[in-house]
Amino acid sequence: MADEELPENIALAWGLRDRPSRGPKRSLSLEQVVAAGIQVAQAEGLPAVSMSRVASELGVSTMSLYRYVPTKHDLLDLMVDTAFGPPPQPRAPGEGWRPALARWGEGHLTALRRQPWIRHVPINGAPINPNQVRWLEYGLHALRGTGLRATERISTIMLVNGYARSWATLSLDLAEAAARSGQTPDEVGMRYWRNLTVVTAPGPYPAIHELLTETGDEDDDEDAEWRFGLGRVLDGVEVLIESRATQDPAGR
Amino acid sequence: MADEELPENIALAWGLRDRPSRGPKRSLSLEQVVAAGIQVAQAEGLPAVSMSRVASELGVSTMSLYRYVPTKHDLLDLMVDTAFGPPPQPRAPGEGWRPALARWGEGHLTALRRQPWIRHVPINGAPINPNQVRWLEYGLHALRGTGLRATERISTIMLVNGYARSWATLSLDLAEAAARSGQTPDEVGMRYWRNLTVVTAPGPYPAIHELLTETGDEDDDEDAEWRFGLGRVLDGVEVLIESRATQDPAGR
DNA sequence: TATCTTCTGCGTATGGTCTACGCATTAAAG
DNA sequence: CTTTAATGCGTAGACCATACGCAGAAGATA
Repeated sequence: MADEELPENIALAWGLRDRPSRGPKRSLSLEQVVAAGIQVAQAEGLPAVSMSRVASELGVSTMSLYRYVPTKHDLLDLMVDTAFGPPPQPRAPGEGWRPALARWGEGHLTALRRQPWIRHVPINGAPINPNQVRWLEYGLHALRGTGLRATERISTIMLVNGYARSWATLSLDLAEAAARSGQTPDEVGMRYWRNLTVVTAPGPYPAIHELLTETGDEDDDEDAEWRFGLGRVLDGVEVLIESRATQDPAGR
Repeated sequence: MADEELPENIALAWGLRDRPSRGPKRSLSLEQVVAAGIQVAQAEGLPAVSMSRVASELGVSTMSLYRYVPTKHDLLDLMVDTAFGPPPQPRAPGEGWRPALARWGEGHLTALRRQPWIRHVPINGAPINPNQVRWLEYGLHALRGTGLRATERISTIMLVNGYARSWATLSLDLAEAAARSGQTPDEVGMRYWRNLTVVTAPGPYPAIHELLTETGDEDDDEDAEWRFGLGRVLDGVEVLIESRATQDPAGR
């Protein structure tokens, strides 16, 4: 196997570890450690995930964990990859790129909503862990045959990915701030607008005041804003794809 | 002044603090504390910003800082707001929404590039600090008279903001990973593709392999991908604005 | 002027964090 | 049976944020 050359991180995540056959049996598996970390994060939030907390969850000592994971950050990366899980149903044979890519974006949102702590794990670099690679495959697959070039396909899925992540972060932050203060998200939103009104009162902020006086006829649908942004992104992609199709049908 | 009702955070950021006229003179100002924090973050990265590090930078004791700032996170918020600085030149009278909004997005990227540590400060909630509010004003101003509704204007600038932030994060992470390993960003990119090739070799990843075999005719321009994504986003917004203009010229 | 009141800076202490190092034990390989 | 490597873990070091309380400074008040 060509698992040489690979950094320790990656080999670990893909299960390409050599036989540790000489010493005593390990009392745990990497999967158990990762699962315990996820459980703590899910139950008590990411700040509660310390090595000692995870270790006590498993009934072992703190330092034992370092026989399974080189560093805490590697554990977090593995937790994210496992918690994200595999991508949704891939693009069906007759399906267009747009619904497939929309489903991809929704999948990100769903995963982040189900495990809100994921958004607080700092991103290390380009996606290389197993599930991340599967999501990458899905996203690229959705854009096959659209006439977009390689760099354009990558940029497009990064665009959707970034939008889903930033929107999920914003809406979850709001919801958690609400829960923390024992109010509904609507109340927190109202309080924000009121605070904004107070601080912008003395200064020249015409566009903000215009916004504040436009009484929003509250859309009940929680996800209307999400779908709005996603629609704009996909519209922008569609403009490019269609212009390619008409100007240069061969896909270059 | 209507500075009652405002949370401590916000009052502090807007300089709406009451007269502390009774006791001894303070030996520092809030601005000095924030500036010292920024200096440490800029020179040694965000993890180096501890209360004791900032205090020693100022020649005072650790606990003295808590007379200026309620908690460390409030200090970080103030640091971000100060480091971001004011937005760029606002939309000129005859200027269209699109170049103005593009400049807004570029401004985000420039600010994040100049102070890369900003991206590691976790976002607390909706923008309420002075410079953040100025950026908000700018963004909304750029969309005045486009026929977009209030929620649509907000969603649009959140979209551009999220894109700029996520793209800056990704490109800076890559650059820092490169610097850390003493390689050029290109080398790190090559290494990533090679690692991806290795791990995807045994499995079924047709779209990724298609991507990997498409030899990218390397675009020299570093920001080509950034401008690609921004162009798609703005195209998507343009589609909506134009459809509004033709269907409903009155702006709803 | 003398006292009161409030605010300052800071010393101490608590309870946490990650992880480097080394040691005794275990179990498979030769 | 010996060799060898891997395991779990105890100890310790170097940090971290911040709660609490105290001595002293200086404006407000009598």
